[in-house]
Amino acid sequence: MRTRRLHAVPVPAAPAAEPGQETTADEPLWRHLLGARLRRLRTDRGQTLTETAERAGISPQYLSEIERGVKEPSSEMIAAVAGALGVTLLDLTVAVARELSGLRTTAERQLVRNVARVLSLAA
Amino acid sequence: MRTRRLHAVPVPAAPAAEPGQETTADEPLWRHLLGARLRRLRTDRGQTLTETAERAGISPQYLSEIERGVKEPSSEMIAAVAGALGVTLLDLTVAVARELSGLRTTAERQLVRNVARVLSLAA
DNA sequence: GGTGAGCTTCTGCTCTGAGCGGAGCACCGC
DNA sequence: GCGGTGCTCCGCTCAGAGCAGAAGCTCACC
Repeated sequence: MRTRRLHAVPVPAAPAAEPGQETTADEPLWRHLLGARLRRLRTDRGQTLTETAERAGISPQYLSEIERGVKEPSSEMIAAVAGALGVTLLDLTVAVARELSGLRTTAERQLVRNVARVLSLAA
Repeated sequence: MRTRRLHAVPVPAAPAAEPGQETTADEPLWRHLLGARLRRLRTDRGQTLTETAERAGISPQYLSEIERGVKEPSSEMIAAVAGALGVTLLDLTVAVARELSGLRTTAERQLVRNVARVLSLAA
């Protein structure tokens, strides 16, 4: 797990967002989404950590860490693992975007339900 | 610029790609595409490196490096800079996917033109 | 021409964390 | 019980993340 850095990342100040543009501060992190996608692809293909890691030229331990979002892979590593799984960076970014899009839609539905619930209690 | 690692990333062996699934070995790297997108967003908003970096809680020098794809930002850094620019990870991954999609389409068009040229020379 | 301001990039440094080898753990079949 | 397989834990080395100071670049003003 990533430990706290000496130079910790502070919460950014409220950005001068353009009108109509919303900021979301509670998205999952890139490495978690990416890792989950990579593991899904691998297991769907019935491959072991060892097989895929060998193809990518990395250790199975490290691939496990990447998939679990424990380690931050470099861009070259992402490309190597993608290559080993027979996918592209385009495939991965599309999949992550879809995942995030689904999460946002789910969150919005929950919000609407919660607001309706609060309004019915106030009535 | 990233120097060569002690544990260099070897070219992965040919993956057991599923039929119909293509492998592309010449895509740009994630950090280059991401960085370009972040710079585009920042300059479109008329913000300086210093302003955005302050909002994100990082140094202007480092933001410059991220934008130029010289350094590999962690997932938290990506989130911090996105927040400072008033965008989300979803926005970024969608933009990167679109960029890659456009590159692939352009490459395919070039390939078709080149094949046609070779055929006309052979005739 | 020179000067100053603002912005970005270069350089060199510290120390964090990427990447990995050995070991541990869980599960399965014999 | 055993051995085999697949994955995770643990501790380590050193590559590179992140940054401060300096340098480079552009523009406006005198």
